[in-house]
Amino acid sequence: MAGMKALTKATIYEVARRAGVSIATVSRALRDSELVTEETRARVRAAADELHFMPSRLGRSLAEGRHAANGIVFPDLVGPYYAEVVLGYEATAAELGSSVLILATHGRRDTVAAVQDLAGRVDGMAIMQQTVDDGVVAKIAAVGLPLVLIARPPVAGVDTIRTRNERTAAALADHLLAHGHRRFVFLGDPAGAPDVQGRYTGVRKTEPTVVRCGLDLDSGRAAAQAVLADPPDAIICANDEVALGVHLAAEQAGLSIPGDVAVTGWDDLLAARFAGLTTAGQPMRSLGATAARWLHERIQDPGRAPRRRVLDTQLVIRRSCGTHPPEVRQP
Amino acid sequence: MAGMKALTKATIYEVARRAGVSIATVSRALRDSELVTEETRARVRAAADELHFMPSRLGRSLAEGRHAANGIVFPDLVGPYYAEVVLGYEATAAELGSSVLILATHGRRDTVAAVQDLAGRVDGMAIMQQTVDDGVVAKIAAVGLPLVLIARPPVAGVDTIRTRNERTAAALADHLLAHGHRRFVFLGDPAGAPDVQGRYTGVRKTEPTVVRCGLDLDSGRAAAQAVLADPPDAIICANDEVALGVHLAAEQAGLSIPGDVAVTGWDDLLAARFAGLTTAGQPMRSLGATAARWLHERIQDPGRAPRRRVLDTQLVIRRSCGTHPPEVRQP
DNA sequence: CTGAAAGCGCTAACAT
DNA sequence: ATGTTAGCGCTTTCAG
Repeated sequence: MAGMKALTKATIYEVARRAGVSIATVSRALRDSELVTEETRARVRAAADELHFMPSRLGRSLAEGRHAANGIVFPDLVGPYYAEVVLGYEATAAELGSSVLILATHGRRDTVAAVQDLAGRVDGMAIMQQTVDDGVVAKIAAVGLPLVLIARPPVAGVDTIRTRNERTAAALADHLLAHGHRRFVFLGDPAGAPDVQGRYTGVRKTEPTVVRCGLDLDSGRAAAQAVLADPPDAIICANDEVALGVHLAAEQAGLSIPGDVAVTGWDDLLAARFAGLTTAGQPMRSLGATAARWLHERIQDPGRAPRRRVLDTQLVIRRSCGTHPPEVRQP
Repeated sequence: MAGMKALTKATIYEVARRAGVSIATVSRALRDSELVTEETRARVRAAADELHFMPSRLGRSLAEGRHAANGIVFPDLVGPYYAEVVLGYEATAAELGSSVLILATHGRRDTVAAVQDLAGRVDGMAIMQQTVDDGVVAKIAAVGLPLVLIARPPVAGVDTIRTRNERTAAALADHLLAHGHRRFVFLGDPAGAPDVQGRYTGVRKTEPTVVRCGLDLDSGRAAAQAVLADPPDAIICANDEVALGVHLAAEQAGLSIPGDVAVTGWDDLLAARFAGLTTAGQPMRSLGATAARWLHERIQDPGRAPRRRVLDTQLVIRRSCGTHPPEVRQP
């Protein structure tokens, strides 16, 4: 029996006393400094183990003047899209030695307060989409907190990384027109998320009727029910979830896709593949990873010039956009 | 012109000087203490704004003796499963006033160190599945750090929350047997994740041939290619991703589901719906939410008795398990 | 209602 | 190689 288990967290002082050394030595020994004898290190380690010592990151961070943690703010985690971005971010941040704090703003009343609290806990943060408005972004940037924006219009002096919407959407429009479709509906809100704006702009040449709807499956399904009463040739959806909702509504209405109506989405979710949905793939993982890397670089060198990048997206043609001759690939 | 913008982070001292008060008053004013005149509060607020003051959570946490942050450790974020759990966790934690730190262990070499670092940053943490072994869990629990285990066998004295696998899997087995299937293959690793173990145990009555494979789409597809050379009546997959991989392999092999072979999954991912996959739904969101709530309660009252709970899962019968008479529901 | 001062747990000079 | 000591930024008695 080596005594009772510690019921309270031990500090570096207890360890020092137990090992018969100073706190400085404990600090050094535990962080593998070269300035400690192997023998001392062993004694310190033993003492630390016996006391179940677990250093507090608070003390360390305060002393070092850095959190060794980054944050990421996103609207929500529903839908694989955000999860992928966050994962890419986490993986890269971890590799670069930072913990990551997440903040989902969806359904939160006090977003601004939450974001500011987060700002006080990290060395830098990534902000996705319109989770906070430009004023807040500017304010945070003004204190000198490194920032990187994801899928959001640039703000002066702040790094921004996005994916290509407009050009790929235009290619999608061309493809649909080539199918012979003429009457189009755009399902989504062109005045909403910037990504959606870009997609809308890209397909504008099809002169679609706009039907506003949210970006989730149920919104898509509900909106589709009305649209399908008098089906257009093709329904261009703001994202895959909406398009999948349309699938569900079409099925219920006894309409076949693409026989009675063509449908397209955006994101190339896993489900899109099984629904045979024509869509556009985004490099979501890279989006997060790049954000984490840029943030790291900016933290290292706050003075560097702001960067902007647009990652490429790719059209994925499946069967929902119309019948293809057999030689066309249908992955 | 009110002077140059602060290029460096302001501290409470600068604010105090500027407002002509003490740091104690600044602290009180900014946190809406009752002990401050409205007039003083206004002066402090103004000074803070002018300096772009953003309080450091480090100082506060150190002084208060709490992080106001919780952690969650999970293997990965691929597949909607983990994302949903994390989202449920974050939402509830935020509601209860805690920030959340995430740690994905997948592909990390120094998992133990990462988890211990995390332990030093939070008031408590949730640990999913076998991300760290029991020894580490016990060690962390020993320091008195509140813990809750998710989808993992209980450890003495630690709260645990899981979902029902065995019983629902048994029901699935019954359903498959009722279809008349006789030759079964189980695709997954019964010696792997505890969840998979439970599912295997539940379907054991079908006397399946076990074919080990990972839990992702590609593993499932690869494993299926071999299995489909001589198709059994039904392939019971450890999760939906594997099952979807089987779908892909079957399609490529020119086999129809369920005509040539029946297939089942587990998780009821969005894609499962569109693939017509028979599966079992898990309350992933609740899993995370409950973990966050329990953690909060344990932090409040470290002495309370450990709890265990098993959340229910539900069979979702679709068409992949075999042809049903029309009156059977096929959602 | 406000201020002075003592920490919170740790790191990093600076001594020795 | 090890110890002393001064902070890091904030909250919180304790006085006034």
